[in-house]
Amino acid sequence: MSTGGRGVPAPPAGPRVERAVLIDGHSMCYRAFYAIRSLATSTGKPTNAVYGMLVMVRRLQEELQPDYLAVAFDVAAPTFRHERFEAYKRHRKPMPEALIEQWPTIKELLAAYRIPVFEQAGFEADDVLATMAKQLSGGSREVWIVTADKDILQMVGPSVKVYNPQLKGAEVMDAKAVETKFGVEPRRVAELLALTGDVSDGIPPVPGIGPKTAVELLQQFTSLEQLVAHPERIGSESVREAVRRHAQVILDNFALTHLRIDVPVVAEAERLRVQQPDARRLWRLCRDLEFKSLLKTMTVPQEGAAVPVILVEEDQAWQACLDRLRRAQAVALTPDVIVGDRTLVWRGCGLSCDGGQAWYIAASEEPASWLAAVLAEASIGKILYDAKALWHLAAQQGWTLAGLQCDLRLAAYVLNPAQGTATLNELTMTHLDAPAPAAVTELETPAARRQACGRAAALSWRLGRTLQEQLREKQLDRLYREVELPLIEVLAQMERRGIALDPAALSTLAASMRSRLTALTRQIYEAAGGTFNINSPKQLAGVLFDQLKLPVTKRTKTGPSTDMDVLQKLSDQHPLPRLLLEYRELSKLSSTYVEVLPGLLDPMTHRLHTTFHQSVTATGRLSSSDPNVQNIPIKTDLGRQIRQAFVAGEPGWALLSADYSQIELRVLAHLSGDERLCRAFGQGRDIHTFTASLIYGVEEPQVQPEMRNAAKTVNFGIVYGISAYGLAQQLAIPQEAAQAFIDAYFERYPGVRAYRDRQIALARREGYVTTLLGRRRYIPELQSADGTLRQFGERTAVNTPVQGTAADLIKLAMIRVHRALPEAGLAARLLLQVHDELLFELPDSELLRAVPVVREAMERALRLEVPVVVTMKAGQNWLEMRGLGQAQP
DNA sequence: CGGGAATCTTA
DNA sequence: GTAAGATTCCCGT
Repeated sequence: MSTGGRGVPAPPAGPRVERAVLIDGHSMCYRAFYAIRSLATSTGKPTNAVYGMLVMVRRLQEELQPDYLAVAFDVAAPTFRHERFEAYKRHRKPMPEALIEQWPTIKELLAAYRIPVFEQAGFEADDVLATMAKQLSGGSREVWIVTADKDILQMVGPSVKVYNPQLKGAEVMDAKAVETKFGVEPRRVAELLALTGDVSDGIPPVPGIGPKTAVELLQQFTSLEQLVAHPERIGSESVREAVRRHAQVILDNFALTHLRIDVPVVAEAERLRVQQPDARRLWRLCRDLEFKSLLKTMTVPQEGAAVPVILVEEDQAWQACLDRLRRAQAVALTPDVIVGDRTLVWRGCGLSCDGGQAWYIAASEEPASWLAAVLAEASIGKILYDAKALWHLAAQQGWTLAGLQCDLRLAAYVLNPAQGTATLNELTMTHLDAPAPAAVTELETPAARRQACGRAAALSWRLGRTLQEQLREKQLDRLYREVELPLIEVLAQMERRGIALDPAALSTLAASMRSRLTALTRQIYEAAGGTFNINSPKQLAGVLFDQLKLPVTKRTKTGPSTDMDVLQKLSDQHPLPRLLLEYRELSKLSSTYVEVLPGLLDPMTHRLHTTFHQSVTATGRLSSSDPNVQNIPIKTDLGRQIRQAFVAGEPGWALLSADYSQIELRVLAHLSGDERLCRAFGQGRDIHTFTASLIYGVEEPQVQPEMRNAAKTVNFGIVYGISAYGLAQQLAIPQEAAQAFIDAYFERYPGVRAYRDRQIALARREGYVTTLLGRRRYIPELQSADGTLRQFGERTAVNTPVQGTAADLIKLAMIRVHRALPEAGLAARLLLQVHDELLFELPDSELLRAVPVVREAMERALRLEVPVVVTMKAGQNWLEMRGLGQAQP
């Protein structure tokens, strides 16, 4: 290695000079901690200092190409400086908790890099560095000390330099640089700092002595002892007085700035010699710290990559596979299928019983009955990634799937819902020390594909073990086994069944909407004085605010906003905004629902088959897509018409809708235990009217509709984690007025206020909040340095338990009702879930019998401190429904 | 063609 | 102020 290749000026020519780099760990960690304001894992553990240290180590390796490397740290114990000076303690702020936490990880990082760490009780990193520099420098070795600290400059000499990494480049201080910058030679820097003070290091300045005077004094006197012993020799009267008066400060300062080179450490060069990092340890560390971009640049440790995959092709292999399966506690299966447009081809299946070896069973070789029998056998526990997908595949083949032990995707979701859906690839990367399974693509040879599929089965088996263990550790396994796993089949059946759509109803609607849109387009161009793309917010803003000079009331990130709020405000100033509002409503409804839904009908079943997602939302709710059946319009008359097209699928059948009444507020009442709120629900009151009477201070009969509406908005706001800003926005009132509403609310519902404060404190302390069933959401935002993000975290801490508990409740209800209906001998079946509503299809003749079954299953899914009330309606379609049962007028 | 932003639909 | 998904435009690849 030639020194000339280094990224810094080469030392003088001559015999090869080896370079020892000594890092001030304390200084560098502090710097990283404050430079990178926030970096944390998905569960909120701070990682900024570790990351900064990692980047620094890599950079120093690159730039300085050291032959020797070490890091020195302070030890938490008091140093000789503390013992000597009380004031020293007081100047130094305690280390932030978020930095202390990272200390062990930083040590682990250095261990992975095989960089030795030096520290000595009673001494600071500075002293350790000074001592080490003394021991290592000289001969054919130079020492570079890496720090932002000024004290250490006193060690600079012919073979000692100080390297201060800056944002861009670095400041390299040799003896000449020190003299230029400070006006004294390096060995006198400690004296200089004693005279001028060093605020960043807690060294008090000496009144009356500035940098210039200090340099002059050091030129005149050979030492500080000389200076304080003979102040009479000082020319300037004021400086003379300053030295006399503050002699003790000067000497005390010197004791602080003067570094010790007699620390009992032994920096033996060979121990410091740079080694190859422990790649595996480093990789794991980066993985656990979620340094994703860094991970991509690293090679994955190959251990565990090789999985023997046996192709089951002849009788002997069959026999071995079967034998193994009989003894297995659980089997991981990875289906190998080609999913085409409405076609599906089984190519085979990967299978593993122990995570060590795997089989690949080609469909051509496999008697279908064999795999079908394995899938149907409940006593063979299955480990799968996306069990619902396999359930659908099985159903398509006429097979059944039983004995589901673990759905890896779901397990990972329950462990950390805020992460959303994890791919098998990601799970392998995150939880196993193995490279991710290769993507199974069409381009691969059959042999490679079979290998990949088998390997995925083995990795799945290993993942099953570790994820289930983690679920138990976090006490999430009941939620997982008793709610999420049983729900899979309920959802699968809902998806497979689909919901009937009346295309005729939609085409009528479509025709009238199209003609109305054409007319509106013409009117809009007329009012605007020219044509433009109405669907382009940018072009629309140009028309409204540049051409027509209408006032801008709201901005987006990229320009003036043209949203509904804005258009409504502008609608009395110009005819265009009103036209735009109608255009927007129509084009939304038509392009999202009316024109699209008929095309999504399954040609075989003539029904609409949504996909419910069980591992997407951060709160535990379901989501729905392709199409989304959870946002079918209801709020406007026109939009509501679309619901007419959702119909009962057979003659003599009807739709039944069952709706939890005010479920989130009831959950809030239960979780908070607020006495007044609980009592109100217990007495069956209209909660918005009740709240209005409380915050306006009038009797319930005196509550006007506007008052009830405002109270309704406040009630919703509370559940969302309310802010004065948000409520003001929603109610279009000043923020002060909104704050008054909030204050009045909490005044009347003190239990709710206490609950809110409790949740926020809990989330801060534990890093997460939980629902009634223990579902956990980490809120790393609360650790952020960004105040806005932290406030978001606070709202999340309030909202998630409420929304999530309601989600827990309806999931339980779905499982119960799914079992209860057939048990009651009913053909009624669940079709859709819309967060607080379940939609069923059933024969008209069953209506009266089904209602109490559904009600019981839903209302008693969880026992709350307040009544859980379900309202039910039935009809031929999702629009025209009549109320049923006790809760209806 | 993919991704982000804006907008709008729901609970 | 919470939680989602779909459509459209528009910019970059």
